[in-house]
Amino acid sequence: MKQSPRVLGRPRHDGNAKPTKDLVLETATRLFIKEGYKNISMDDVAKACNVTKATIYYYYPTKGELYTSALIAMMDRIKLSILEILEQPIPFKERLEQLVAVHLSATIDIDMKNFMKEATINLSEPQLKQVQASENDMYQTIEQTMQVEMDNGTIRKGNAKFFAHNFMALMTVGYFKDGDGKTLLGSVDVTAKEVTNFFWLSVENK
Amino acid sequence: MKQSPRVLGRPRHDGNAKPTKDLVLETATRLFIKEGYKNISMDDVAKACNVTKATIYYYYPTKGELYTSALIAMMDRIKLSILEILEQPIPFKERLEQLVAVHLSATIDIDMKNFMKEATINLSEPQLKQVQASENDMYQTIEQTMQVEMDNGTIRKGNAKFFAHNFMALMTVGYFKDGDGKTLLGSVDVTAKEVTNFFWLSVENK
Amino acid sequence: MKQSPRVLGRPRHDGNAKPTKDLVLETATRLFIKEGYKNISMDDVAKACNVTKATIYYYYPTKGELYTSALIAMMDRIKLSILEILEQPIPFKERLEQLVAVHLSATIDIDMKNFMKEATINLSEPQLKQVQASENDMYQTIEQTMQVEMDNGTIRKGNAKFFAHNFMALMTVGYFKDGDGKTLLGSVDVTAKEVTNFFWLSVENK
Amino acid sequence: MKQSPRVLGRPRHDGNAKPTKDLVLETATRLFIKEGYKNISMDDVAKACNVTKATIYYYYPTKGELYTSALIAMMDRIKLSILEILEQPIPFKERLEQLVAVHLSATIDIDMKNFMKEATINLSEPQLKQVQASENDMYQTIEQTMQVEMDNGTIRKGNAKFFAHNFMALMTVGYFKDGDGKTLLGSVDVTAKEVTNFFWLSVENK
DNA sequence: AATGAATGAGGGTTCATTCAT
DNA sequence: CATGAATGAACCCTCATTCAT
Repeated sequence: MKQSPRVLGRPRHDGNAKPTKDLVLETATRLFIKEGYKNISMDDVAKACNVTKATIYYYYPTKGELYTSALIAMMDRIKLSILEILEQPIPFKERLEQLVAVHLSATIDIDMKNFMKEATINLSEPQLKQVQASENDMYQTIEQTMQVEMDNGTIRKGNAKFFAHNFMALMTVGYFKDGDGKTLLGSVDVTAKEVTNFFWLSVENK
Repeated sequence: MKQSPRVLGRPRHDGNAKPTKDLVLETATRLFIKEGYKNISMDDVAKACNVTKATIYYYYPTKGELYTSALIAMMDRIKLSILEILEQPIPFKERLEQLVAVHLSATIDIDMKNFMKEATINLSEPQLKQVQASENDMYQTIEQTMQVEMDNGTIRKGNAKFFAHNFMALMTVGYFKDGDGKTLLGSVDVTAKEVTNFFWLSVENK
Repeated sequence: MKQSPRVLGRPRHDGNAKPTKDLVLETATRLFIKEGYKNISMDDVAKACNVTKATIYYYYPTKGELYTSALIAMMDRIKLSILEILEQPIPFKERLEQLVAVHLSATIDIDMKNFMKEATINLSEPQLKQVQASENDMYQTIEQTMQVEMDNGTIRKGNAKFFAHNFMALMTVGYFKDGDGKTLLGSVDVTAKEVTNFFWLSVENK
Repeated sequence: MKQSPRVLGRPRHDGNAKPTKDLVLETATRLFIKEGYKNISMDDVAKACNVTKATIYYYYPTKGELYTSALIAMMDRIKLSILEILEQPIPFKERLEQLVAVHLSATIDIDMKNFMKEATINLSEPQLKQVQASENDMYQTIEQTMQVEMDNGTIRKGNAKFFAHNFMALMTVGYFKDGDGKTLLGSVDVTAKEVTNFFWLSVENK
């Protein structure tokens, strides 16, 4: 309850400390990703940030708003990391492989479907729209690259958005763990190779 | 609001009515699938069954137990429906196509990953183990058929479990709806064909 | 929940089995003594008797009635055991010592005050009256013997009821256990001797 | 029924009002002493304090914790009041008499045995340990004085802790009320004298 | 004589949110 | 900018009691 009583008033700004608003967003994002919307309370976020609940509300007017911001921030970061990888001047297949490897390494299991489901249930219409736009952006990043490679002739012609979703879906298989905590294919590198290969067999231009 | 006030005590038994325990399980399964564990309260289940919360507890000692039973029942039903389809004496690819079509038609979006995540967070160790066993059973049903078709030479040699998971993952793409509620590929039939085809290109024995 | 489904209808009466009504009363008494009124539910009693709750209600119309009967039965038994001991043709002090020893040996800590408090709070007026009458009966048994011994000149003249209560109060000290579960004076026999002696010093006719 | 609807948020601070946390503890102590753990709900405490249940939980994380705090606070107060009386420079017997008188005047029937029983049944291990420590402290206060008076030769040599418990036990007899609400010996003063005298006859150094 | 099924009224606890300071 | 104190609604679960069979 009553932990380390903080002093009243504005705390002196610790030069290299993150602004509170960012700290809250990052912490919330991490927690929401791990446990989902309903399993994380505003108190949980506050405790993890070592601030009070009221502080959270100072920056984010409702839990829904915080979740919305968290999802958008997350998707934005993912989009950027995808872009960075896809822009490299190496063969497409290798880039895809890297994409899988990087995401599987990030320990946290990014489950888009789940986030969107929780958003649909718990957010307001406008909030949901924002999140959907972000999700769309993210997928488009891959989609556009798919399109480019189709035009290149690297992969066969097809529905680029469908390809993008399929790729992401196959990637989630890499996250799977059975009752004993074992993944399907072992190491991240092997998994990345196998997943990419499976995808590649479907899309390559023979 | 106050709907059909029920009397205390044992109700006169309506011969052709479903046993309450089954009604509860079916209703709970439906609700949990749609909204998830935390978003559905025991009261929600009770109201949907038109009984009181106490009745639910008469049959299922805790919410976790109800969720466990619901998941297991669901996975069991899915497993049976999969089996039924896969046992037909028609070409493997056609059977897969049917599998996709049937599941996409079931309106409810079966999201295994999400169920397992909620189970991990909210269930007790023994409950979780039960659910995991059920999930495993379900995947094995597909896996075994994959294995048979590999041995047949219908599809290329590979990790059957990996193939099974990939197939299910690709199937979920069919569920995807964008902000306007549109699926990626239109009608269920077209989607089923495209999804199966995408999978097939990866696994066929060329 | 669903344990060993019993057959419907009246069970054949197992010759040497206790009538259910008695079984219920004895079980309830034991449970109420150990854990108190509020900590024991009708379900607890039913389970401990291996019958259903409805059976309990068949014999005892309310929980209060069951508690009332249980307390009265207990006090009656105690009264009889007291009588038996006090009627022996041995010196009074030795009889008192036996009284303490016998009750301390009964493992269960008979806490009259507590029973009466719970009765006051939870029982109806008429039920409470019954219990109080029983308690009074019990004390009177000791009181009367005290009176006889006063008239005999074995103990000093005084308020016999007060003496009786004091004796019972001192007896409860023998039950005391500290945080490590140790009694104040060690073995039951030593305790019985010391307690009686303490009482005796106050009442003996010098 | 609906009394003074309170507003949300932090209330304007009424300078001379008791801090809520203290109010809660005092109220809870009073209620628990009168009716016991299970007979008092968190709602009862809240209503008696004219705050909501959530406020109680703001200060005390569980009912068990509140009970623990209440018992400890009570025993502490009793210990202090005992100390104050026993430290006076008047004959020991008179101090004991005052002790009885003061406690019998306090209307509330302090029943240690009962509190400890409820604690044993309802509290967690660590909570129980705390309460037991407090109880021990309280008894030690009397015990130490007994020891001093033994060394003084005022009372006979014996087990000081046993004496202390006997004294407290005899004190409880003063609380006894029969079915008609009458005490055994009439006025508080007479009772105090008689009880002390009974004890004294056992312990005086002749 | 005994059961199985159901209820309504709480009881403990959590949580998003509010607001004076 | 941030806090501490408080609320009301909801949530999971328990329990005494009822009644058709």
